[in-house]
Amino acid sequence: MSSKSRVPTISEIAERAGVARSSVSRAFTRPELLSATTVLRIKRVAEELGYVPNSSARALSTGKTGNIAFLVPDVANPYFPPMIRSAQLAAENLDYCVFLADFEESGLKEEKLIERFAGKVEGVILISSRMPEDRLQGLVEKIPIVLVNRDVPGIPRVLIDAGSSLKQAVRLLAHQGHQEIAYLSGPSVTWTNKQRQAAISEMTNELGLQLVVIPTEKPSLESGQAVVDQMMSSGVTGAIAFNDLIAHGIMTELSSRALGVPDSFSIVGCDNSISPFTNPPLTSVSNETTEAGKIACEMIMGLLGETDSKNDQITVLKTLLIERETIGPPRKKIIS
Amino acid sequence: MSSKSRVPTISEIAERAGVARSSVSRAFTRPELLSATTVLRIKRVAEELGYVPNSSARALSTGKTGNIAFLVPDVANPYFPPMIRSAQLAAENLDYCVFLADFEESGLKEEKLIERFAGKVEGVILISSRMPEDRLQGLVEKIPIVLVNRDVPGIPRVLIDAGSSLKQAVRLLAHQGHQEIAYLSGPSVTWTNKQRQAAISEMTNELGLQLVVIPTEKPSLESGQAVVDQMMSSGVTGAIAFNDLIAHGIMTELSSRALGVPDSFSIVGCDNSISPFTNPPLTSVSNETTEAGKIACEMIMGLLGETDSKNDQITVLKTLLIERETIGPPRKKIIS
DNA sequence: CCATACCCTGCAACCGGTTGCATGTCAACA
DNA sequence: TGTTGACATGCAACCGGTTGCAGGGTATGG
Repeated sequence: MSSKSRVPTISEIAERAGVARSSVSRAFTRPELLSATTVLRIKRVAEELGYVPNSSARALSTGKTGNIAFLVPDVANPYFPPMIRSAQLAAENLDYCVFLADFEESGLKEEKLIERFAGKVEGVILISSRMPEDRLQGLVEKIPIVLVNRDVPGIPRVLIDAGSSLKQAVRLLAHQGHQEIAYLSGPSVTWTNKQRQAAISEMTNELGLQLVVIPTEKPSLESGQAVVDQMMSSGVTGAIAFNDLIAHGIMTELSSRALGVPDSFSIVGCDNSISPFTNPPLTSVSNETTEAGKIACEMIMGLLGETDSKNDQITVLKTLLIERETIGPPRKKIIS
Repeated sequence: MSSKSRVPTISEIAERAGVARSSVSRAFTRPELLSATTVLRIKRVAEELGYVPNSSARALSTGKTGNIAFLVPDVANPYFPPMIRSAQLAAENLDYCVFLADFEESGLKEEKLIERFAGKVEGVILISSRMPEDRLQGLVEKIPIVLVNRDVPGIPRVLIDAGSSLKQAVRLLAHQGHQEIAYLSGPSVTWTNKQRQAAISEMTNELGLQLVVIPTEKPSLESGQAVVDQMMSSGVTGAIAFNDLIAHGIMTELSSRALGVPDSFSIVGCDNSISPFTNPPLTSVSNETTEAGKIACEMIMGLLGETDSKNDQITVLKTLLIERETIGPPRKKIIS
């Protein structure tokens, strides 16, 4: 970097200020150990020379990097950015910097990334982790971990429980007269999907509805569009989708076949990400992702302080069904 | 971290393998300097003991952290995530890790963040920077910087030029018969806003249309809703918004007043972020944010290699007007 | 059989902070 | 006036790698 001006080190500051290197160090980290005048003098010289402490050196001797990592399955999925944002803000308030990485819905990639971050960070927040449980268990021995939307005993975690809201959605559909509904499932390995499916299944059983589970390839718009054929031929009159993206894919495809929502078909999304924007506005489950990010961040910070914490704390966040305009009575079947 | 298993250092590996510390180091960084058998032996021992090189130590002696920072005005704004994603992926392929931070549309915060990252990263990518030009000029002396959507001579930058597409939008509105249109402007200090406004203004002049510029507080949904009164009372029959969020805010507010789009009002968004999802689907300008992120990342990597590069490279990306369903003929004014 | 060169490995200094311990100073108190 | 202790500062080791240089060993050529 020939063009970049070199930053001075404590040695230079020490020399210029006529003190020992250790005093310079202390002026910044533990000023109460020095006389006020000395601190002032050192800080003045430092300011003058544009001194910035070298964080690698500091990290090396203290063992603390002041960084954490935040891993998500897909940055571009609108579900995650608010969570990323709140976690990052929370970290920043505690003088931590956050690495962000996208593991592209792959447990393998996720593991590789964690390995790469090991040593650079003090802890890792995993969102909707795809890693097998035993790998996670192994990992947690090596580095502090907090999970979001993944339920592994022994690892601190924050869970967003959409179950009760989804049950309410099922009730709503039943109330409108639907007898057979579909669940467009998400990534099958995820806790989120299992939990959502279980809740829906439980409620359809209770109410005596028929439930058809239709898997999607990815929780994306395109995957939603792709399963419409299968869904319609299954004979259902309404559906609940794993997330808003899938639900919207279905709405798009339905509309291109001149099938209106909710007149011809009822649909419910989940996550409340793009649902206020869809046409018509999608009934969806709102969850406190912002809160979840913040809590996850606070949890990991808690872990860093304690030498040996009870590692089984768990926070469950509630959700809310936002009723908009995509639920109506079932259409009379024309072809039985 | 009493519960965390300590990671071994090169010294321990060296001892176990019966070689010098330097050989262990070389086995990982420059294996061609050692005999194949020695490398193998060292790597076996390292594997056995679960050795992971300490990146702080490495960074300290080499001066390279292997990190870059990515600063955005608002993570939750759907415009940015695709860009973040592509940049992060590109960085990862080059074995770099990326810090993400949100400067909340504030130039001051932006500057503070850069300061915090200084020393932790080798370079910084600033998206839609709000910092004054002279501060940027000063900064670039200290650390490699790449700008996205900000045009400062002497600093490498990638610009997304929505101008031609917005001019086309104006033409479209004129063609439908609109005489007076509004531009709902974005953050006034941003290059993006200036550039968009200039293009629109130029074209309205050329076509003899009346242009009303209405500032918004933030490029958000709420700000869009907030300016509808002002906009409607200005007498315009159509509008172009700084981004999709503002446009959608307006659509929402309009619809709550029983004013339909495009029957009662025509509107065009920008960024193509949520426009496919709106009701009705919003005509908007699509820009290659994904490409921009990737290019910015490659640019910064280029900067790191060279000792003294020509620091004035500039990449301009083109955009496309996506016509959907929010432009129609102007409504006849009932009250003049 | 000796000189030359090359290959492999070790030694030790260095990167830039942090921190336990020792030393020196000075005020307070007996 | 001597003792004690608090306070301020310096010394030097340490964190865990990297790297220039030197030296030993072996192969090659004369």
